[in-house]
Amino acid sequence: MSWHPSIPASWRPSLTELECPLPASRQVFKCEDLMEDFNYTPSIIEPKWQQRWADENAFRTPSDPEELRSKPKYYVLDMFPYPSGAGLHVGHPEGYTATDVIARMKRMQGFNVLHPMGWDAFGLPGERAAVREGKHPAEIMTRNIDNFRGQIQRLGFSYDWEREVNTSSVDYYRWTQWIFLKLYEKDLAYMADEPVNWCPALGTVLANEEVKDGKYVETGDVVERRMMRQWMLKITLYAQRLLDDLDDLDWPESVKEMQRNWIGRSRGAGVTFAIDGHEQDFTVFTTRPDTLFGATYCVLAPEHPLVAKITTDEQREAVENYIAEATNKSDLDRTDLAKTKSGVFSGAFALNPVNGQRIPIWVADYVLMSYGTGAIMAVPGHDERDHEFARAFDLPIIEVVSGGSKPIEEEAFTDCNDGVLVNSSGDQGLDLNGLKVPEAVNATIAWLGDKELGEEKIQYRLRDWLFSRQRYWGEPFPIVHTDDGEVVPLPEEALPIALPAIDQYRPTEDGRPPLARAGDDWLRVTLPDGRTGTRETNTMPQWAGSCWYYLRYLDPTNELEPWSEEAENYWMPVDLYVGGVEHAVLHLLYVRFWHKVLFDCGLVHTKEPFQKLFNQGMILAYSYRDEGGKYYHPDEVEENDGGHVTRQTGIPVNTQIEKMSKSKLNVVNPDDVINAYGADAMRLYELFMGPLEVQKPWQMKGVEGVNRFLHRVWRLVVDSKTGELNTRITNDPADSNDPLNRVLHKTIKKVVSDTETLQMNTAIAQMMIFVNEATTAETLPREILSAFLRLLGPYAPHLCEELWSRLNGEGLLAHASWPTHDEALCQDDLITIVLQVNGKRRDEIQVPKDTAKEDLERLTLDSDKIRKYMEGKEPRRVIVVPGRLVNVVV
RNA sequence: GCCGGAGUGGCGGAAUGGUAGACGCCAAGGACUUAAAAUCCUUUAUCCGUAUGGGUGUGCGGGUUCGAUUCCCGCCUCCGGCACCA
Repeated sequence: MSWHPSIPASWRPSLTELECPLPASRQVFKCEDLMEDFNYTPSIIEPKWQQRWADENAFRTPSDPEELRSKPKYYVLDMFPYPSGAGLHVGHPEGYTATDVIARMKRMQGFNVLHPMGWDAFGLPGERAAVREGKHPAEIMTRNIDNFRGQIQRLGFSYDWEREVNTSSVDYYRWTQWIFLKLYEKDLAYMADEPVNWCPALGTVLANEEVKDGKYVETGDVVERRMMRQWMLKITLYAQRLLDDLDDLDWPESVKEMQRNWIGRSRGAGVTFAIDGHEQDFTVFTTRPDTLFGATYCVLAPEHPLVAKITTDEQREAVENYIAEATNKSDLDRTDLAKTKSGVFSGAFALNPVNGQRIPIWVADYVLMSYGTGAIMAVPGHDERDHEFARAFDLPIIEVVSGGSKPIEEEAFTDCNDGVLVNSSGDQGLDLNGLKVPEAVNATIAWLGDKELGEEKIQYRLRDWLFSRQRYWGEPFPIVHTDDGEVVPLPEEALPIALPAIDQYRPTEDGRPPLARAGDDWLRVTLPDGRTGTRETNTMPQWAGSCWYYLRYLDPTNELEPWSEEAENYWMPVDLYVGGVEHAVLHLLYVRFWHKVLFDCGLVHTKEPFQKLFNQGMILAYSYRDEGGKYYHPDEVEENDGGHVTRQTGIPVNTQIEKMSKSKLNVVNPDDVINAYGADAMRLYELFMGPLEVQKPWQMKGVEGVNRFLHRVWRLVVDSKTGELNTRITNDPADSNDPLNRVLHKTIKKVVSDTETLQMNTAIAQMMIFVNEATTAETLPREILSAFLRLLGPYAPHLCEELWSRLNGEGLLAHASWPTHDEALCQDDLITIVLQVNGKRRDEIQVPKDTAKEDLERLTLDSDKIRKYMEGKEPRRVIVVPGRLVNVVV
């Protein structure tokens, strides 16, 4: 184990602590082994209070109907982790600490609080670890979960562990299968031959959302296109609702915007083009129907079914070669923007519906089969891509919207607000000349409708969700393929379909998914109607389990239904959902889709699952790298004349702030921090670092700062020489003239409002101000300390429970009532008024808080300094801001 | 390229139209100590000045206002997302 150089040796844990294999909550400390003193010792009090909370079941969520009715509810949820082998990093507890503070405060404020934790335990990494270690994925996950749970429990979070869920347990995934049956019943799940993202390295297909730049986003493995028969979910049917309902959510604007972009709604028109000399026609989608007079050619995607039919004999060879070339290209090549446009003429001509003009039909891979109709009308004058293509192949460019800054041959004019239509009338009766673009769009759509040549069309970028994977470690589908060729859902009574034991987790030699290895005992099924068939061998993607876990927490042990109606009615929606921004699109879009389906089934009563969403920012760390790019562990580096050098060899190293990673040697392990400073310091620092939502670097020195603060809090209550209560503590009631009492009430006010809005860094700063004040106060009324401990309790629960019990005796602080502030005590009697001349601060005066405006004005003009700066001039205007300042304008 | 977000001391950050730099870190000085750690106290944006004091200062340039870190316009830089989506 290595230590950050800033951790003093005296704070590093003893060997016995480190070697103890049990989680901290189970560790037994022998007091006589430890130095006899009365200082704050987190290693003793933290396990002690964790044990007390567990013994008393302090954070059990009420489920008795009577108890539920008696109080309002608050559901605060963390994005549950994927329990990886690497264990917790300091980024996890950041969000967990914030939600725990909220949960503890709400509980003390008299809410019934649901604050659960669980595990997103299906998925690829577990399966790969299983292959690597020759163990069952369930065994790997159990081990990882135990590790995660132990680490999380050391931080003293107030989760109700009786409600823990695990997506890979049969009790859980039987209901994931059950929800799939609902999707199937509603005709939202279907099998289709689709061009899918096949990842050869992983041996599975991936959803569109999991692929970026032709690579799997998680591993960077290259993905290729393949036609395969796969399960799809009709998320596109919900596109508009997924878009509309974003408006009412209290979510970060950036996340809403990312979802809107992903759904990608465009309004435009479908326009039908006849093909010269053919019976058939084709439809294009365009957002700019106003530019129809500028269409000088059309383009079909290479995969478009019409290509083979319309290609002329002269062009056939060239077209076939081009298609073969395009098909072989990876998505990475096809979407590479740097490459020049390619394409080939099909030999056929389309007829422009607005003027009957013959325009050539080209085949080019810059048109994608997967968007719109796979065919476009090309308007090189007003679309950059068409412009580039027209220039490359010498096709005509016509200006139909005037207003561009350069000649149309040089640059496409794409602005669609101020341009005015020109060259846009034809013998078919449409005349757009003189109209602005938006008017022209509407006029064209209306005209196309009249002539039955087209209509308004809303197009979404969102595509149906590819929902099957060729993996072992996922939910089996409750589906049978009968021998007579039908796809049949199994009845509810057949659930759960448990994963069979198999000997290897690879696909079979002939390329079928791993479940095909299960053997006929599992694979072959006789249906109630007597027909026989084979089970579906694909499994569901990892996203499935996380699409409804927040509902299972409501009623986690229900064996008859996924959740009860009463529980759903009481607890939903989730009041606060906290997690990383990396889930802004995938997880959050999928969950919202499932929730809406469940809503349509009458199984949930809210349109949206998560009323308020908060993304915590990533925690970064300093890393040290020499000229040659070699990284050094912070332990090996020391400061030198403002720079950093290696401790041993004195090589200068550059300091940078980066994402934590093993290869950069800058990972901070939460266990090390807890061992050195305790869980309360860890919790407090995670929140004190800065605003919760921003990226910020971990600085071990900052932990020392909050650690010092906690020691000061301890000494307010405990005399560290005797172990008795601080002799300054009195039983006198809090006096309204006591300045400390005023600071307390200001602190209560600020802690409440800042905690509600998750501005916990400033809440902690205010509590530090209180402690600074209390440290120098002559007397410490018990009543004031008691209120302060309740404020700090949600942030540093172990320390505060200990001090609470010493100060007040019986009863848990976690169950104490929340203090309220007296507004009158938050206002100072004497306030400072700043005096300005022409907006510059020149003097200040102390006045009673309710001094009248006129008096303030008079006092200002009487001030020597102010008179000096007025230079004998008459005041032109005097602005008085009550309680703040007076500004004299001369 | 498009869409979001951000730019404040040596560092993390505070202030959302009204005293810029709360709180913490670092640093310096002092008290306590045989000594060190811990603790406590003081100083700590910057420039001129011994000082009273004064000037400058929230990425850059402009604007609105009695008053702008905060609002508006233009630019620069960084971070995140999307990207041949017709």
